[in-house]
Amino acid sequence: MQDILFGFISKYISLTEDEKNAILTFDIFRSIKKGTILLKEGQKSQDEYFILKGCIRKYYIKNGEEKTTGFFTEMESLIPNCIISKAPSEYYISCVEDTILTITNPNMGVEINTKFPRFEVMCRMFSEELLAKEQINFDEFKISSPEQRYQNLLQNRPDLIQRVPQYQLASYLGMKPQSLSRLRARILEKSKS
Amino acid sequence: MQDILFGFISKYISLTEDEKNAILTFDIFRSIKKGTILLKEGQKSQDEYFILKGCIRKYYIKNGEEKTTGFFTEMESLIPNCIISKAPSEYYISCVEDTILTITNPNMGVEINTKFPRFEVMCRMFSEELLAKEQINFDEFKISSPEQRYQNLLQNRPDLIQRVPQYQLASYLGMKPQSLSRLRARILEKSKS
DNA sequence: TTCTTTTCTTAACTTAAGTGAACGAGTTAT
DNA sequence: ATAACTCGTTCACTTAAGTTAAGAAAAGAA
Repeated sequence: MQDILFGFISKYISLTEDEKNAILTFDIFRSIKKGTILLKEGQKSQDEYFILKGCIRKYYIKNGEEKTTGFFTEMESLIPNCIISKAPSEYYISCVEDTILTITNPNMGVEINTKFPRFEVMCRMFSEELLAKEQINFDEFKISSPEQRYQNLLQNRPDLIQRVPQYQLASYLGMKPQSLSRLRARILEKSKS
Repeated sequence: MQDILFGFISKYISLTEDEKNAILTFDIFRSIKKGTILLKEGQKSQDEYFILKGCIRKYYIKNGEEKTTGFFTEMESLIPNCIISKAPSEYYISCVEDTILTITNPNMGVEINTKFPRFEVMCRMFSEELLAKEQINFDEFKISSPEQRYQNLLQNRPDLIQRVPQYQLASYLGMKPQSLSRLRARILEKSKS
């Protein structure tokens, strides 16, 4: 489990044994049951998540409807907005599957960064990379039709379509479940002829 | 001009005179004419932009059509994706208005970060903040209808609607210019009755 | 100014997404 | 085993966005 985490970090900087031990000082690994809600609207949590195995989901509830805006799977991390904005969370986070993840908080980051300044560099790189990915995803979403978005998802994250309920995928793609269902039927029809 | 830049930086860390001078060592301020293209699809530029005055626009060209995905105005910065991905740019950047901005590159960052490690902290904070904003914007886009998106824009960036051509706004809102025009007429009609 | 080009609007028609309701398959609970 | 729920699909209908085309309005160039 630790190897997964350190393998991930090694993409950015190489850690010494000292540094690894400093991280392991904290008790960060958690095993969470499917369906568990990690964060609720209105809460002011400090928890940051990094997924080792499984899948978590970010969603809003607007006029009684769930609106899913993100899925996070193996080797992805989710830093809830409420940490940075210092305001109550506007969304929920829950586990789509049984999930193994790390739960960390900014204070631990500060502590480690003070001892090992190279960590700061890694955090910056990581954050920049996430930002770049997020921008590209957003751009692609904007310039695509709902059908193209579904096709893109098929290309880029085919696993999601298997492991996630379709009504959650629908709002992730910016449409209603019925529309997604119809759209899928339409695509199937096309591919036949 | 420098004051605008340093005022912006002071939101993150307070700079000493030494640090300010280190920044001014580089010749970073530029005045750009409306319509100038700063980055083209296929180029591998290292330039990062921070807008002091004016407005620049990020857009793709897909089957001959411009698809605008971002506007950047006073006190906003644009770090082209091609810097982080190290691949040729997939989009264009051009000036919507006569614009004053700083042009920097990662090498300058490295140089300054080496001399003044506190800079690294600022970069990380800045990057995290941008990421948080981008995520919220993306979420809001996903969970909104085209009409709601336009209303949101009216609320959050009313200036854009004034200073940017409507056909560029349209793709920024994920629709065709004709639809935006119609939608505006619809809203006007509603507000009358 | 006048001419040209760009941008915005309108309209008629097509296509796709939203809505509300019903049905069936699969799950969970009792 | 049966009832209750959840989830996905389908259908008929409504609403809004895409498309194509034409013309008005505004901006820019000569």
